[in-house]
Amino acid sequence: MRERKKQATREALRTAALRLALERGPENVRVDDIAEAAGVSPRTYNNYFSSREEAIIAAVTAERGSRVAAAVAARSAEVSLADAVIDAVVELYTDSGDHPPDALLMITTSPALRACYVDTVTTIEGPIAEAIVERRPSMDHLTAKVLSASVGAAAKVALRQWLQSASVTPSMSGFVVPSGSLPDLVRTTLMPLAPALDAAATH
Amino acid sequence: MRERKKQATREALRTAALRLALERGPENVRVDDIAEAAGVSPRTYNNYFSSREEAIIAAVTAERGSRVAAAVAARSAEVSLADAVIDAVVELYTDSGDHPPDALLMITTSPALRACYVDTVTTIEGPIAEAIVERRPSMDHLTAKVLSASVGAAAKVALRQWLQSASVTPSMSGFVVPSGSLPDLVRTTLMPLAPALDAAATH
DNA sequence: TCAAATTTTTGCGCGCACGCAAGTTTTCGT
DNA sequence: ACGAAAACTTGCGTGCGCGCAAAAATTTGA
Repeated sequence: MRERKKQATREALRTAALRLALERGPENVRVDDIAEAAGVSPRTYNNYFSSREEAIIAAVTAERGSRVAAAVAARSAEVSLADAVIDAVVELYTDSGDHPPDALLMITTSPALRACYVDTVTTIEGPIAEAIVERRPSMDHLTAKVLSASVGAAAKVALRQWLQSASVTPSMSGFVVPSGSLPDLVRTTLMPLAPALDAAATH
Repeated sequence: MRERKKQATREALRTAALRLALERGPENVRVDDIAEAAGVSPRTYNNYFSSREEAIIAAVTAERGSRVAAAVAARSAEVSLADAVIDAVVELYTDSGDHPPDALLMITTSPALRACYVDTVTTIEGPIAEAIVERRPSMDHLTAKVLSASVGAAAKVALRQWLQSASVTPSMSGFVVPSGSLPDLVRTTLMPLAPALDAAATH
């Protein structure tokens, strides 16, 4: 019940941050503005988010953790661990959720938001680790952490590559990326980890 | 040649930071102190390091990148890619370099330094990626990045585990870690990635 | 219901990170 | 050797992150 209120203010801060950022542009939003819009003190903002960008990003990536966890769990026990995890992560990046479509554009435009967005991938590692041990209870917890951390790292590589190739968009470039599709890129970066996932799963 | 001077001040800042931190304790060192000790303006400090802890950590981890790269390259072409990379990274953490022995203790003691120390693992990822493509020129660069990022992620897991188990040192604990040896722990966390490394190496 | 205990919010203060626009040094072309 | 160009340093100003301790709100126990 106390927890209710905390999640409420958290959500209030997130949505206020995103709204203001979309209205005025990310550069023209101070944390005082966000705090005021959410009806809390500026100091309280930093009890919930440890940087100015974090709230904005959180508005977009809030339930990432639970979504991957669910996506992994949803995969039939027949498919390999690698396929389950990889497909789940790819799925995460296929549908952009129910957010204002210009939000993503704003993130890719602002360097600070880009950086924060990439860092936020870490969020999914814990849930993935849990989902893995749930699938393979016999697996060492430390190994599960390593695998999920590797998945997160691979996803970060994909994200960075995509963001960079997106920033060099117009006309020519070194065409580093064969495909402009983020989900495809994510799948590509996750593929090399499949042997590790499967090997760990089969003993 | 101009580059000489830059590296000189960089080194001056690093060593000054480490010395002061060891003398007074990390909490009692302001960046102004470090800058003054190195004979530059406080503003210049932030042209070289983007946080107060970074310089201290850099004093200990300065040539990590070149060291792993060399260690990987030193492995005979006969041994598998996985063995080469894993052994190289483990070697990185076996000898602590020629630093004051109390430096590591200070790092493990201060939370801020711990965090920064873990983050610094990222430093080795670029060099490892290059070392990998040098070994397997036919390998896709993106795959190399993914693998090196995974190696970095695994090393971070090891480091976090080690630091945490070290902070709960005295008497009983949930004995999360079987071995108190960091190199052994690193090897343990890297093992699960071996299949991925080898699979990528053999196309 | 009321008071003690726990948790959360808030104000305050300090130091830090960094953009910006000079000022200073180094490099280079002729 | 000299002046233009590029690179590095510095001072300044602003906003931010967070430790700390007091105040406010919430939960708990009787």
